[in-house]
Amino acid sequence: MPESDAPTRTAEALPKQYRPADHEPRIWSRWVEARAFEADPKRVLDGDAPPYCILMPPPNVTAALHLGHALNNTIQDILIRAHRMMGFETLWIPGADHAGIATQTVVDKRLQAEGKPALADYKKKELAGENGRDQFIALVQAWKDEYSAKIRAQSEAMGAGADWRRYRFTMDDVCARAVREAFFRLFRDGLIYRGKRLVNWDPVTQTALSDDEVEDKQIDGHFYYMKYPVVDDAGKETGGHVTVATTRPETYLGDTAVAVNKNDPERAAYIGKKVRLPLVGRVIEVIADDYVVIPDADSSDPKAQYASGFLKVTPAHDTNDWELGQRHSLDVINVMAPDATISDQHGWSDVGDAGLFVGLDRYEARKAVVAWFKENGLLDKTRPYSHSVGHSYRSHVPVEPYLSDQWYCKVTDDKLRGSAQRALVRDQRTSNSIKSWPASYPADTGAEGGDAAMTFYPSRYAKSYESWHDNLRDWCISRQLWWGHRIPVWSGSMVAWGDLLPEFEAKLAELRDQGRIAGQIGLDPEAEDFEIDATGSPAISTWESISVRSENDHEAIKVLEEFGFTQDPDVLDTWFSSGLWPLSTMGWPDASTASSLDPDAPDDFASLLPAFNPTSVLTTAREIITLWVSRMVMFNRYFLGQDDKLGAGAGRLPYDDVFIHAMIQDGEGRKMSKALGNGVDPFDIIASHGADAMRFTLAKMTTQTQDVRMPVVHDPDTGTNTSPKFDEGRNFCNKLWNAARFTLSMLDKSPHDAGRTFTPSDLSLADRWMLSRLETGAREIADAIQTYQFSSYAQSMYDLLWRDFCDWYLEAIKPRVADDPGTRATLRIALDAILRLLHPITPFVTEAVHERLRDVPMPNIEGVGFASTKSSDTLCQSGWPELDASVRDEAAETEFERVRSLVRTINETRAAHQVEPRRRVTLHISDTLAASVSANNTLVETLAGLSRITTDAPPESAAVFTFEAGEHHLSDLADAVDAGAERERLEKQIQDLSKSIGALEGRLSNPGYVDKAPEKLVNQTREQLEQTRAELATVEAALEKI
RNA sequence: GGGCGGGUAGCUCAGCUGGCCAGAGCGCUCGCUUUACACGCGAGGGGUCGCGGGUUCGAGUCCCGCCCCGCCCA
Repeated sequence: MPESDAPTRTAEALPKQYRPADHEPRIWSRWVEARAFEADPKRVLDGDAPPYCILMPPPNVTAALHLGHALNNTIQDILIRAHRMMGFETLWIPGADHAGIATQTVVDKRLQAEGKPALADYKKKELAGENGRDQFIALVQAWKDEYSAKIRAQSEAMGAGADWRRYRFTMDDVCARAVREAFFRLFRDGLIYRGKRLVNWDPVTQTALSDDEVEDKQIDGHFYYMKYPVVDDAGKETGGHVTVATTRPETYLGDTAVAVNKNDPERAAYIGKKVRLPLVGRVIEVIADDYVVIPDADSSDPKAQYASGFLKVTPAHDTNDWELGQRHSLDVINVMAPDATISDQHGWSDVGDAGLFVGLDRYEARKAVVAWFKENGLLDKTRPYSHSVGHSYRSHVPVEPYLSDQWYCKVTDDKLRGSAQRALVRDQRTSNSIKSWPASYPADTGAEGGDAAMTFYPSRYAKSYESWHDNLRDWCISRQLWWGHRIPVWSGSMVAWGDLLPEFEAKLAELRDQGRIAGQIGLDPEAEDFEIDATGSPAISTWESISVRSENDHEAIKVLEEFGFTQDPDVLDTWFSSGLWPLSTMGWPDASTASSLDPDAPDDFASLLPAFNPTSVLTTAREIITLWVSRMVMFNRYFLGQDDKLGAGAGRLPYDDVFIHAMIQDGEGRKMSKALGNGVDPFDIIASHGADAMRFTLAKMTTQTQDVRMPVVHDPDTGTNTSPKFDEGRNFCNKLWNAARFTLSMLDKSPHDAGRTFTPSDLSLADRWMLSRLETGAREIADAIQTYQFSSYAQSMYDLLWRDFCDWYLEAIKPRVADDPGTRATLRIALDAILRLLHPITPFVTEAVHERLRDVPMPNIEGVGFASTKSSDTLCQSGWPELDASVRDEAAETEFERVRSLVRTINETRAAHQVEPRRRVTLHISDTLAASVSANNTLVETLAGLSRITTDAPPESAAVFTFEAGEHHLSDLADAVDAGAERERLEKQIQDLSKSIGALEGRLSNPGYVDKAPEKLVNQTREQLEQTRAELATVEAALEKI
């Protein structure tokens, strides 16, 4: 309710409670209309403002945003808003990620759940030539449209002030152009190659998974001990056996060797002998390899306990066996189809009598193989065994190590891995990794934006970054999916073209010379027959794979397809396009093409990279360091190095800082997930508490640790999850609202003297103290923002607003504000400064308050100013508080602190006597205290609820208390003072004081302390002891009197 | 197995380079419709700082060992 009798300009009709829903949508529109979030790269290039840029990690379009996104968005928005107010030209580019396998699976599952034709059906259609691929992609596209709209609505609701005109989707035309160019260049440079490798194969989604997409699960399985008969050179069974131990009996069909450890005394003699695979009939050799574990029943290593000493080697179906096979040049026999059924159609020709297993699923085959071995006396035994098995993170079935053609990116090349390693700032490197660098590489320049500039916050994550690179393997970038960037490679053979070949060769050579295509032959760059077109001009006729640079180069594609070359059906790993995010969002490789591909975007692509790359900071979750952070560094440095003629890999960094934020868990320390039903939906919190409350709470939780817990409670009324944590944010916003209501009503009643300039030294103690606190607070906050300590930022604001401004400053000025223009000026400016300092965390409520406060003319106080910005239409665009060091007033802080401490002591005494808050009491103080606090009598009277302060002797009924070791009294506490309560209180005080004295005496009686501790500290302890003793004496004397 | 983080009040967390009686918010207890705010105000109770050693005049803070919890990598 408005208190003033007449409605006023600023404070009218402000409700007692801040209701976010009344303001948030309206304020969002105001920002948009004010074009507050729109960045202008020209201002940076013209030198009008320094750049500050963040690229939003694009959320997956698989689902709506969760609390982790809300946290990340909040952090970025805080940084962007703060820097905008500080005078930076700020750019925050939003977007979304197509998230290949995840989205395809989500859509497939939904179709299945709805009983509609799903992926499997569209695959059949495609095989039947009915264009199933395009139909399915259209469905995924519809899903994407739905969710990206939802995600954008959520982001806006939480106040994410991004430049939405520059929104990018990792599969839109601008991004596709970047992907195409990047792929082409890496292919041309020999850093993308086709390899036959074992991949983690998901037989359900029928796609290869990266190592990061495989989750280990503990499985209760068995060790099977299978006997293979030993044969002589003529192939005749000798009657002996070797017993191999395996958890995967069905793979015996693809065995191409048995291995033993040459240091195994019992079995080394078998090396060189031959065994025959039952049914299959294949004769394989017993080879020696140190990888084989020697059996030892007493060992603590379970492998040694279970080993038989003979290892069956199946290079096509086990990663360790693959490597072993490489070492010994063993045959690789794949016995499975892509759906993990046993098959003789994918590389297995010597089936022999094992045809009975063909067509069985891998687990059926396992049973059948075990049963057959058992029936024929070749199964020695079976033992239960718990072991870890990799599972697909999408379909959750065990992955199958599977031999297939895949495309690899040679990230182990120094131009990629090395440049990423050298990007790390020197302070954060460990000596180990520095040593691992090629000696030939030039010394670090330490130049900004180049080598040795990237800094992790918190710094410990630099270590994960480093060690990941140390153990890096080439990156499998192909995925057997439909939803994604199709691999721009056409494959085929030229052998059959006979007389026509020279004609085609000439066409291809022309296209190559124009930089429109590039070709490769062979597989792995490590292999001898590998050639890329840069070196292979005489051998165009042998090209097997050709990449076309632009998707619009229909001419080149036509030439290839005339040759019978066909485009690879696979798509690129989703991280390939995410890795290009810093480039694609800024229109790389070609600004004018980007503008034509996205006519809705501002036509300034050409200025973006020069103005804003390197970006200022990448803010992300830790699980993504390896998948994403590193790849952006590699790509940015590789391609911009080429563009800037510095050499591939020597280019700029994509960002200067990397901030890794904590992960939010539920109250029990579990990940929030749909499956567990413990997730909190940001929309629900915005509805119940408001966006600001959510943001404040999230910021306050963002400490430097890895995880933070948020107790989740289910609200049966709304059916949603929430957390009591958000009440803190809501209460805080409400506190600000009410402080503002009060301030505005004060300023309405008696406006300050506009145009007058105040000097801090002329202001009252409370005013000087408040300004000094603001100066300190602003410094703490700037420091917190600089070092990404959002929790301490929020905490500082909490203390500044609630503890300092509300609890003490507003209470202190109540009686005088009407008569003191200096106080009104301070009040006006202090609230404004608090609004500005707080705005990045809680933008809506601060803007809502500012809408009213801005009507009150801004006073001048020396040393208090605001940064200049390009506009001040809204608080959002206004300048950051700039408080001169001269505003800091330590004398005022000390003096005010003394008043606070006296008031607290009086309040304690009042509370002990249950004095009604409204009752005015009389304070009797000693002459000495009176002399030193007289200047602040009114302040003490106001804050402590006193009728007067006097040096008169107190009446008998007065309550006694000590302050600075002196004895003082309160009278008029009540009609009668409870002597019992008084005695109890004093006795407790005596107890506390005696305990302190004991501790202090103990410290001082320790000769080591007196001798070795700093003299200042010892003196301090002595003084304290003296004071405490005096206080004790006072209290004891007072107790006597009762 | 390697790496990282955590174990501080009933709960969620601060506590930087070792030094005032270890703090905050929530919850709890008591008192308050005090004319900005009950989403509030005042006061209070509550902690062997995971365990065991060590360094030091002094350790929640540094060192060593161990035990739990979580994450990442193999």
